[in-house]
Amino acid sequence: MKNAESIAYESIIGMILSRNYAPGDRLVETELAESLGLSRTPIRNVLRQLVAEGLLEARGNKGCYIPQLSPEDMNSVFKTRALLEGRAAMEAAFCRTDEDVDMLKSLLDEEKEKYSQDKRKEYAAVNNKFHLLLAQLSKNACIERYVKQVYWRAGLYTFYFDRFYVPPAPIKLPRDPSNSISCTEHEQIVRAIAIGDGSLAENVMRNHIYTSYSRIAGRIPAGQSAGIFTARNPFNLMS
Amino acid sequence: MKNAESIAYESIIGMILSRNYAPGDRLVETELAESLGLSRTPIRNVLRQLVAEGLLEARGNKGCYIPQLSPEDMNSVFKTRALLEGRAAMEAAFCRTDEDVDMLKSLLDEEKEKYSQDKRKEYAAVNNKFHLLLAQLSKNACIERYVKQVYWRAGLYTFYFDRFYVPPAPIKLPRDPSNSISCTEHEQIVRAIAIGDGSLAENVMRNHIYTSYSRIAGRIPAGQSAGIFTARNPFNLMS
DNA sequence: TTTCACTATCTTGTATCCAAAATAAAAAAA
DNA sequence: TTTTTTTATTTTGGATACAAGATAGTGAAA
Repeated sequence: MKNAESIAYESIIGMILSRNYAPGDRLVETELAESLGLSRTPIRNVLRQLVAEGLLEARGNKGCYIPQLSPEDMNSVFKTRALLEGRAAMEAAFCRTDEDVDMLKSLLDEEKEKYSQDKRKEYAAVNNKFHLLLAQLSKNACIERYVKQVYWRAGLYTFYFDRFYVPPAPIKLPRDPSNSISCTEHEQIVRAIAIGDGSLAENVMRNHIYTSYSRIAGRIPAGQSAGIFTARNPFNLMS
Repeated sequence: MKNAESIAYESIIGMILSRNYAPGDRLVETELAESLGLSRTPIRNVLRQLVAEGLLEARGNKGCYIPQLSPEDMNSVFKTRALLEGRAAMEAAFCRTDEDVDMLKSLLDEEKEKYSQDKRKEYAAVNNKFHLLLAQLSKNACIERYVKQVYWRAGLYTFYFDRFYVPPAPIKLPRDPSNSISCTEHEQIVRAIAIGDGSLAENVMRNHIYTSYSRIAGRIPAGQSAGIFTARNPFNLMS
């Protein structure tokens, strides 16, 4: 953290993802500026950037808002995640190096460790690192960029609705990492990448994202949520 | 065009895509501000937005630059285009309405008209409209957003290297639209969407983008350009 | 009480000013 | 002449001031 803008960026993203705001809330420049001890200028820049990245919505001259979350939007977001992250996994499988695989494996270990110690915030942080590293290993700057964006966008759902990650009332998790769906799925992905099987990596990744989707989907309030992943519009169209 | 910022946005994008700058050029805030008769503030905002959208690159405190174009970057960009636009076409095929198909067909007519009249700029404009409309018809806001971004990003290559669109020395085109590769491919896409064949729509779209890619790829200067679309990393992996 | 209009306040949009960093230029040393 | 150091200029980052638009509130008229 050096300049005002990166401070603002980190802080605001942090505030959004740690549920300081509710979906539909307005982010007022002056308030943010004051609370962060900065002028409005860097705040404005960051807000615009976040809007361009899809994490916030702008309404004319009426400020920036946390997007209104809905089943339809969630469907779009996670379907796009599956598409992009699936492809990222495939590309990673095609062009991985031994060092790449090592990095993935060490993240896997770290993940299991945090899981078995029930350190949820750190576990979530490692989870983020895993998905973002995979995007990077695709060696496709374009895909990496969009994966990042859609991943954080999906994070709105994860962090608002997935009590598994940061539950308000601490629920004990089973200590054995083999019980963690996410862990084993991540393992499968790494295995597929390690043996260079791109199609497998893609499929496992898509299934993994679908798993997250299903876990969270039921928790979204208002609105009809059924029939999103129909045979006509499936998540795993290619499998 | 109302406020200073939208003026700046349109103007700057126009300047970029009409080759006022060369790849690697720096966009100086003060120059832009003066030439557009605005203050630096809206310029700054727009530049940051364009960076966030991937059309420009920012280098620390050293300003914004037109990206350096390279075969590797081009490969990433067009592969991502194929992925996203292909999926957009598929989704459009799944959820199209009669009005959607009508819109596409009328764009097709317009396109053929401009083509046979050799109005290249207008032809290119219709072409843009076609691709962007298709993204919209996917009814997936996420995909639409990324298609837009990667489409304009790819436009750097199209506009800088594709003499077919805006040739410096006017070369006569064959008047018969059936000779236009792009027109007939667009027709195929619309046909696939009309009959609701998502996989076909996706494949045709991917091939279409691959065609553009191949046409332009040879024109990029410096660097090794061979072996980009190998059997291991093909454009049409799913077909 | 309800509705409309007007006012006051708050928030964003734009311009300008100052500071810090980077680049270019000039001067000094090898 | 070449290289390094210092100085000057340019350019971006950040803060403040002002204008314009939006929101909220008050008061008057029906």
